[in-house]
Amino acid sequence: MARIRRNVTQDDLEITPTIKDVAERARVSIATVSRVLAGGDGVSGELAKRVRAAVRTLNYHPNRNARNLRAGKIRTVGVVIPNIENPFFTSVVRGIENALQAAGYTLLLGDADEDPVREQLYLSTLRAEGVAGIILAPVDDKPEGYEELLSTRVPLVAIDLSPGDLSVDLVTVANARGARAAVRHLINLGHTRIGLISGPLHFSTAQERRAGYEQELTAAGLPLGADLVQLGAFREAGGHAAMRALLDLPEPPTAVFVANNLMTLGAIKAIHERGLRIPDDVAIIGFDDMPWADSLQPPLTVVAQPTYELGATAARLLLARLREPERPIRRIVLETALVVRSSCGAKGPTTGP
Amino acid sequence: MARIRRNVTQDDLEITPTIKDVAERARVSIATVSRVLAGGDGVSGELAKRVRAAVRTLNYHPNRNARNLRAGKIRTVGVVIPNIENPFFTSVVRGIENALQAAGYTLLLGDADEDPVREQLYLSTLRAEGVAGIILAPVDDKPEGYEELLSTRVPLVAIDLSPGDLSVDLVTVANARGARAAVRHLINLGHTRIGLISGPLHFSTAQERRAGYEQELTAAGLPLGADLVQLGAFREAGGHAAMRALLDLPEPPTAVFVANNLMTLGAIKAIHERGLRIPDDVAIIGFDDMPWADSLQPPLTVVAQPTYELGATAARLLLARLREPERPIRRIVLETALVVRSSCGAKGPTTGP
DNA sequence: ATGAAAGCGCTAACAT
DNA sequence: ATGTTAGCGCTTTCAT
Repeated sequence: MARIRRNVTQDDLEITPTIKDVAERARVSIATVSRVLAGGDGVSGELAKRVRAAVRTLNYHPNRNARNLRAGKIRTVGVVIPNIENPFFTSVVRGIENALQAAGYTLLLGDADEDPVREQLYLSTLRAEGVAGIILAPVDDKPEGYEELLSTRVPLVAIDLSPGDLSVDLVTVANARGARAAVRHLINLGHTRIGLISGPLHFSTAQERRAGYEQELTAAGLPLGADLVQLGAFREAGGHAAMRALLDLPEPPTAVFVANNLMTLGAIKAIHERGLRIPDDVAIIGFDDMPWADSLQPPLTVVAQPTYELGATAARLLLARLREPERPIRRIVLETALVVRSSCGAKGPTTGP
Repeated sequence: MARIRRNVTQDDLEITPTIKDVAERARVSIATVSRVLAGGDGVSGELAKRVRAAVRTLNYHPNRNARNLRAGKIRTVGVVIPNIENPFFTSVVRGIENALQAAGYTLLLGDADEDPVREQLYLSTLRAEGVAGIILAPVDDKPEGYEELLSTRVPLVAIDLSPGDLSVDLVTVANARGARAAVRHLINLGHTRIGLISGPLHFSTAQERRAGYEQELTAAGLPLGADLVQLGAFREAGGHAAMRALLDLPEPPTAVFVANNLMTLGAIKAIHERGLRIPDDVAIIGFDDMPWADSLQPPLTVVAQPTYELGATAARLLLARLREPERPIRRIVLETALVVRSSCGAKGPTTGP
């Protein structure tokens, strides 16, 4: 391994140069190189210049592993999402990414593919990898599996929901308030028979959205029909089946609020399959915006979550905890926004009674 | 969880345990621990057992940095895509991810957000990070910027297109053949005035798709009208503008082939805005499938790219090159598939004349 | 201002 | 079968 070389030989181009190579070439010690790389404090201009020249000719990049090993810390954070094909999460990731990048951190992304096992696998890989912290949008809302993670005291922030209501930093949206806005929009448009397609109720988000739906109905003096609430998995198929059930009712709803983006897609399909028109026969409003929501026919009215902000906020929360590990746990709740397009028949935002 | 312990102190829980801690606890040398971790060859069952017990109680995870540093290599590969919100790429990423995970590699994902500058930034971060290799779906089809990357000899495989036709491992699809299948479907349905909404022609993919369109028209003895071909950026807005231009023609096409998923969305919107119906007034067929393509109204007929396979293949190509750096450059071309839904008015796959 | 040297946690070659 | 030890590339005292 003792490579005796004079100048830049063929080898140098093949082998990744180390700090030692740079030091030799600049005729200084490796300590000096390190100092220049760190910012150059306490190094004479002369030497600094030689070092920088050597770095350039050798095309030297510090070995991040060695650096991290030595420094005992890592500028990488792990992000685990349930489903990379759900635009909600990709947009969240973009938000995280930008905030993190600005702070000099790199992002390691894992897609659990809706599988709790894969999620756990990623989580432990990430820990083995020694990431500085983890941002997690949980696949499931059960505390098991997450408890152990928490006990390791890895800086962790949850997005969307805190599994089993565990005590972690959390960024979420005002689900109930968003749901109320959706239902209110429908009521303002004159609907009195409003259906709900909800996600599984062990998800706190599903619960909150249903609560909002019920609150708004009650506030308007409208009755709550148990038959008007259909549950399904937070997937397209779930929305499809739920909508069919609603349409099969002796007296179907004239409007439906769907509590998740993918389910909304399924619901729309079910409506079209029946040869019904939106919004004339059934008005529909979704939760979560999608990039193509206004390419749907008709363009979809939704309660939009501030996805990008959700991600950026989570990243900032993590960064803050990294800086100050003992700071109190925080829960940040972001507001939703009603985006009126035409699937409810309204021309613009409606105003209350 | 109520483990009454003397040996494991408070500190042990706070500090991440190292191989040394495990060794002490198991009363063996660190070498023995390392051996057990590596598979346990040449270690007596007795000691191996003690080591495993210690690993478990301490919840020990090997430090990946140290491992990589020592091994001189890294089991991480970087992936850079142009746009994480485009379902084409997310699906590709899923394919990459699964193939890589099976081989014990972790994935570092960068989203260039359609910005060549950000893409370069990611590329150099990745190199500094010392990734084993890079999988790149280029933002642009110009060789500048990529040439330098290539010269560093990082194992690299391109997806979708090879920028500026640089000589790298590449996985792509049979664009021309896919385009021909699309146009043939339209011709079989009786259309003779078929428009094309194409991407910028400096993209090889756009060129190939246009070539396929022209070939098929010619093969069917149909004339090529220059006015029937509209160019636009590979985005929704591009498709929207192009479709409007087509519709503004004195004699608009009765069917349109759109060469990219996002553009198709824009095109559909333009058609609806004009109050036209699909497929009665205008038939439309897209390139690239989308998860929600059959939630569109009407469900969209497309030429689907095997996105997941595209990713998986790219990963395998990279893995192969990692194993054998000097192997000849490969280009793998995957076939597309016609997915008939109802936006062209067909009930099922059409057969040729 | 500069350099020598001690590790960070791990693996593998070398002893025993 | 087990332990001892020499680094991997880097940062950071501690000398000079």
